[in-house]
Amino acid sequence: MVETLIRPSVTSEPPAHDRVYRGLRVQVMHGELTPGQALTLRGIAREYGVSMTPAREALRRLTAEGALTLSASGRVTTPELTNDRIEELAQIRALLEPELGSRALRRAHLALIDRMEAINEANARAIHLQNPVDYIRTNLEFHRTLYLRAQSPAMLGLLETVWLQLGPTMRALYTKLRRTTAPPHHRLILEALRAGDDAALRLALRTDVTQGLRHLQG
Amino acid sequence: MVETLIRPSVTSEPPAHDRVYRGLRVQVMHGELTPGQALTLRGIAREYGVSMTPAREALRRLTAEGALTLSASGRVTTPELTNDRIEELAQIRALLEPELGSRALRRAHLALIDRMEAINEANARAIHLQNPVDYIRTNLEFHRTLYLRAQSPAMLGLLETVWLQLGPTMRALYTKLRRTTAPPHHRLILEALRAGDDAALRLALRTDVTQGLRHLQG
DNA sequence: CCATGCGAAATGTGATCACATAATCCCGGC
DNA sequence: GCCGGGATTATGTGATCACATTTCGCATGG
Repeated sequence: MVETLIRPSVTSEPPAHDRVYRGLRVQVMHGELTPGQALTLRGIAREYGVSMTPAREALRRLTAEGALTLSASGRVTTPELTNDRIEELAQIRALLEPELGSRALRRAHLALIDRMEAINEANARAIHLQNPVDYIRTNLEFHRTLYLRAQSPAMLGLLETVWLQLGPTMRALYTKLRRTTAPPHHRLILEALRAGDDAALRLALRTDVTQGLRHLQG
Repeated sequence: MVETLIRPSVTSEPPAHDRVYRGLRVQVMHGELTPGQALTLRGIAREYGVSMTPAREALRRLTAEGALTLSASGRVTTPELTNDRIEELAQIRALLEPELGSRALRRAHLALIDRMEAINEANARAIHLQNPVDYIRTNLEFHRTLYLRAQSPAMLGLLETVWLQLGPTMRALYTKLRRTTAPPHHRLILEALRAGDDAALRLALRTDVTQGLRHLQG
């Protein structure tokens, strides 16, 4: 009852369930949550200062996207992916990302490449500072910046759910291959973009995607 | 403790929100709902004999999968797809389905092909009877039966959300091209399966997928 | 005849509660 | 020391309610 007084309804703010959803989404996608980590309705609700209802909606939405897994008893945890599933998701990335890159290539201009270059440097810095979350974030941002130019919202949306599903294990991947230099294929991607070479771009994207994830198998 | 592991849940039924979700899901995927149709929380709740809470969860889940669209005011309707979006979704199908078919090919056996043949005949009957819902249902079942053999749950799951997004417009597509005979490529798919010809199967699947949807563009 | 404004009905959102079940803890027995 | 079982706590589920906002119907005025 008191809480209803606090609401500043003058400014149209997004609904509470959406705020919770977005907050959890970036945490999952950036690997801030350990695989197998349990999330409770009341815990989320308390953390975001809301009741159980919007928390439940956010969790339901995230589980629908595969970002979280639902146990038989209704408990929600961040997924622990098997190698088979990781390989599947990598394959999906390898199918979608070259297509998105190719579509973006036709619309790419110099400012876009510059922006990607800047993001790539931030990515290199994250590696130098051994910051897994920043590494994952900038890496995804590098790819997303390109794909946004593809003007293919359905394909990008689907790809983002794949990224979401990989999120929690991304961090484990990062620590496992102990990067000390920037992903080598990012440079190839940029070169293909500058040259306007569709085939080279598709290949660079495919290898960048599969290479990083295949190391997790061993 | 042992008893709890066995989970003799003969009496325990699936949660209400899941029942609602599944019911609406098949309606959407089979094209039983026309594009732009509005769904209300209280309407769904009354229809399934539950309260608003599980109805909300089901709708939230379906919108997260792209099966339903959310207006700015929170209203939920079945999506009205633009031609661009349809083409995108067709392209995704064209990428995923040949891959799934190829994976299934290695595991395919005669009983599977027989089953697909039977489904295809049911599909032909639905066309003869001018029954759009049965046509869509059997058509999807034909493909799903094959892809289940691929043992690639992540890829199949993603594909099913694409089918979901196309659901409502599938019916419009059906009435537009006024089929009188079974899809010609289903036969090519079956032949490629019998021959164990991977390249032919990939091509047959790709054309089956794109051909049907490309007619909607005109 | 059409636009407009107002009031009523409908609708989504979020909080709270009761309940059943699952997970956890703790203690006694072997 | 370890295992098992019962009590206790934690958790998800679903119903109900209040409230703000949107939507719709309808009458009024141009």
